[in-house]
Amino acid sequence: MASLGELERAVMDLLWAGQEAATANTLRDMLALSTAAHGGAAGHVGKDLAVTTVLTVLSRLEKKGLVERERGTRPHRYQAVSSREDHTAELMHEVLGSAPDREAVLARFIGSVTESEAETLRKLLGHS
Amino acid sequence: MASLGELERAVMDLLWAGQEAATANTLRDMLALSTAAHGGAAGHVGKDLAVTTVLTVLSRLEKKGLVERERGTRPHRYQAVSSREDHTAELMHEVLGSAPDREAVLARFIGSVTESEAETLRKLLGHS
DNA sequence: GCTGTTTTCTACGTAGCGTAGAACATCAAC
DNA sequence: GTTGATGTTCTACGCTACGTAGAAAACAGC
Repeated sequence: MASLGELERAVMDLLWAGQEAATANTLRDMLALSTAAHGGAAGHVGKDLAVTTVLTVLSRLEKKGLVERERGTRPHRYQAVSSREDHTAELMHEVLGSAPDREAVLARFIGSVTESEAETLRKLLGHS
Repeated sequence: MASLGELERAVMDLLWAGQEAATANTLRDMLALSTAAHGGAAGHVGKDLAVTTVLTVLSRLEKKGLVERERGTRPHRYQAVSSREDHTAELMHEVLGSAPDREAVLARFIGSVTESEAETLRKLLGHS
């Protein structure tokens, strides 16, 4: 119950990046700017969207429980409900839970984790 | 690049459950039978589908790389490309990789893992 | 070559998402 | 208190994924 479209994802990325709540207009501008800044593939060039488009997406994200809006202020301000890390971890749990044998899945999962990540995990689990 | 519909999921579950490759007809029958056997919610009652429906789904699953078919035998036989555990673990990695700070995600992830799972992980990570 | 079985082609209904105009609400200034 | 600017909701259209399956084509045995 939580797969995002491309634009939804882009908006969430912005909300997750900035700690402050943002307005639809701000987001619209940010989306327009988020162009070929990360010198990778020549893919999506700065989207120049209508504000209503951003608002629609924000509404949908709100319905999905990913975004919260302050209705008091006139230009409503939007922010992510949970951090990207929390959200991602939650998703991982969801995926993990989709299989009957969770431990077997974990075994495979650990099998293909980088060494530095394994190290992190050891620390977190406190090698009893 | 891997989200399954309800029926696609049901078919994969059958393929993952049985180790042998199955034909579309067999799967069709299995789907018809997979009714309120697991005494849970009174949800989906044994789907009685047309074989073509199953074949369509199998084709789509094949295109997604989840299913392999033996084209030699006349009733083609289908099987899962990878085990459910492998697939699920792969999905988890995909989700994990979708965040910039993987280690932070892992931290949250570990935070809400059951004790028995934590134990499993410790064993798997054990000796450096 | 005909018949029954299996596979492919084509297609329709529904739903999610990108997209945005039209209509409505709100507020500040006059 | 009417007007205009600004912001929000409603409605809608095109596209793609998926559930669903009939029609048509390929095949295999008689």
